[in-house]
Amino acid sequence: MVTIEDVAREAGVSISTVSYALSGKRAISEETRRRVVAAAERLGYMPKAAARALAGKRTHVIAVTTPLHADTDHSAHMAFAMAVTTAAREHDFDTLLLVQDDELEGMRRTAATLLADGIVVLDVAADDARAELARQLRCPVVFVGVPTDNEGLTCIDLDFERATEEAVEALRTAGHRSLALVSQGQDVIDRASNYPLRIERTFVAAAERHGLEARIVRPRPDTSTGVVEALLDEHPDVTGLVLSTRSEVADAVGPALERRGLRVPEDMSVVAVGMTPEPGRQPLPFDSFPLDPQLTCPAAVDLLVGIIEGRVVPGGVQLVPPVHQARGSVAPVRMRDVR
Amino acid sequence: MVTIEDVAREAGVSISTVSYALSGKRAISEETRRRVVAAAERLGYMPKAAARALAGKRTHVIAVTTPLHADTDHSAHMAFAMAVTTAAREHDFDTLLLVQDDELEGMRRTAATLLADGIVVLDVAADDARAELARQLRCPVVFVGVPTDNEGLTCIDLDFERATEEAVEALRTAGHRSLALVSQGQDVIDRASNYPLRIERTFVAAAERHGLEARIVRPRPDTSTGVVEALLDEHPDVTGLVLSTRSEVADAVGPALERRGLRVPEDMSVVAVGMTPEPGRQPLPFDSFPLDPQLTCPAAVDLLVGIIEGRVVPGGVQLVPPVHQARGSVAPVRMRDVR
DNA sequence: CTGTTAGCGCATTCAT
DNA sequence: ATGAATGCGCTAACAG
Repeated sequence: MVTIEDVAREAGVSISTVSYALSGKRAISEETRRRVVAAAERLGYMPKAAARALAGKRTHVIAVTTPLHADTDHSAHMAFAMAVTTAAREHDFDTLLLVQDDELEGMRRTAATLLADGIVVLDVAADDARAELARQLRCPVVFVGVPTDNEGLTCIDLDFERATEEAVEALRTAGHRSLALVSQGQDVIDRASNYPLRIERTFVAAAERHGLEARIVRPRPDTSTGVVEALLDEHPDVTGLVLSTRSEVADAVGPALERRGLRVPEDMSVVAVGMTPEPGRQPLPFDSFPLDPQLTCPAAVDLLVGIIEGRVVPGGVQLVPPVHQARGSVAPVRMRDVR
Repeated sequence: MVTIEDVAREAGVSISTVSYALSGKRAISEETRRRVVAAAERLGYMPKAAARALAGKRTHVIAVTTPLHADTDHSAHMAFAMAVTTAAREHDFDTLLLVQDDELEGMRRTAATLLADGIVVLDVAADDARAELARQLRCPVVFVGVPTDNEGLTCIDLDFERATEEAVEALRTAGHRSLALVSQGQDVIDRASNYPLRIERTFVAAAERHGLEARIVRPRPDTSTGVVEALLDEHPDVTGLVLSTRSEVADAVGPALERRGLRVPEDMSVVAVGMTPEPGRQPLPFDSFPLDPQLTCPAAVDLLVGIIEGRVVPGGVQLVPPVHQARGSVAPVRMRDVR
């Protein structure tokens, strides 16, 4: 195992010179720096993480907590965890995965043992126990998502309200007067991240403000299809659909419409809001304001690293503006539908 | 920050006594042990990871590598990563996530910096560069999956051959004489883990051995449905289906059959092989020999920890016997089909 | 610009 | 059964 001392000897300098030459934390003559780097390279030297952490009081590791309910969608979680990991590497940080049943214990442990320099909290629920815990820990914590009680916390999230409003606005502008929101199942609404609820509320409010008819349907936990069918049976006048639901349900929308002879966008305009694209699967063929991990996770890591390094003051909620991905699924309402 | 010294003082003993009392690595009188534990509890003491690792030459961390191709299925990957993480915690290990573009660099780095005590390699390809790397590293490595060149490596995987054979056998026993395997797309066959290929080969061999007709269809990358339709168009005599494909494709099988008026199992028997159940989604309504992370990951971690602790000798390929999950999707072939 | 040195917090070896 | 002392490999403060 090659240590800093080996490098120092090889380069003919002191170990502190090696340390500084490699970390760049103080000025070193170009000449010796080259020698040190060359020696390190030659010996294949890399500072041992534990020694570095002990002496430097920084582990260069961030932890990620993701609660995993039985019915949780792994795909989206992985996408977020990966986005964090990738972003962390940009800052030369590694990522520790905390996915035990008791997220709280994991967070406590990492903080107490100084396993990580900071924690990113994913899949935040409206009433998330990790919020209170984060306030108690000495450790920097950034939430990707906004708990209801976010006093004193640092949070970052997509601006779902704005995304929903823009979706409604897109449909309204196209002349649609009767809209429906395909939302999450009751179970998700009840306990998961609070954004589905925020979307529902915003949807209703926006529609009302513009004098549009608005309906909300929530698929039952066990059925992926059927929701849209039932909706169209009851309300054949609906011409604009907003999708913010499980991917299986969203996948079933196209076929369901097709089965009724309804084409998108001629007979039905569709916009997705807050749906996470799944790598490896075909993207939804609808206009979308996606909940893309890339929108929030890199920013969350930037924030966290900033706090760790003392460059950034913790606290505050940051909402990231939604991005519109057009896919041609919104068209002007047809005349005969307007009557 | 409370250190071991604080605990020693509080308990009125030396720091080595505290260390031993807490680690149990040498005999301590019950009396003092209690005092130490009480003191530690009172002060909320937890040994700092970095100090522990530096002095003890063990980080209590294992790293997990998962390559992430663009078309990779995140859901399954997450399930595996989580299974490893959960299993690791049972051994008091934490998990570091390595998911950079260059898995190799990540592995090298963790080994060189002693970031982790060992590495679990997931989503192993037939021709996996990590195999060669693993042989070079000093660091214990366990593969969940079997690279073609596994000389000197420690691998553990589901016994896909046996799973496939049992699937064919189940169909054969029920009287089916014309089978089809719905496999992966060409792209996956070409580069991903080698098990799809192993399944295909075993399928053909098993069918041949029993004098059954066997066909293989591979969905194209972009279509989820359509494969089964095409299959049934061309070969209406098929009465037994083996599924080992993307979950979207598998999901499309039921509806496709239904559309043709074919019922499961009356008109068509179906068995899934090597498909990973997705938590949060509805399980396939078919008999299955699943590729469940729980079958391999905990065992892989056990192995790895064993190697780390010197209890287990590295090397060798372990195949885990498949588990049959019955769901009533296999029935005796109907007479009129046999003719 | 470079070298010397004092810990970082703990596991462990050697005494007792 | 317990304590004292050593050092893991590195960073950073201090001294030139």
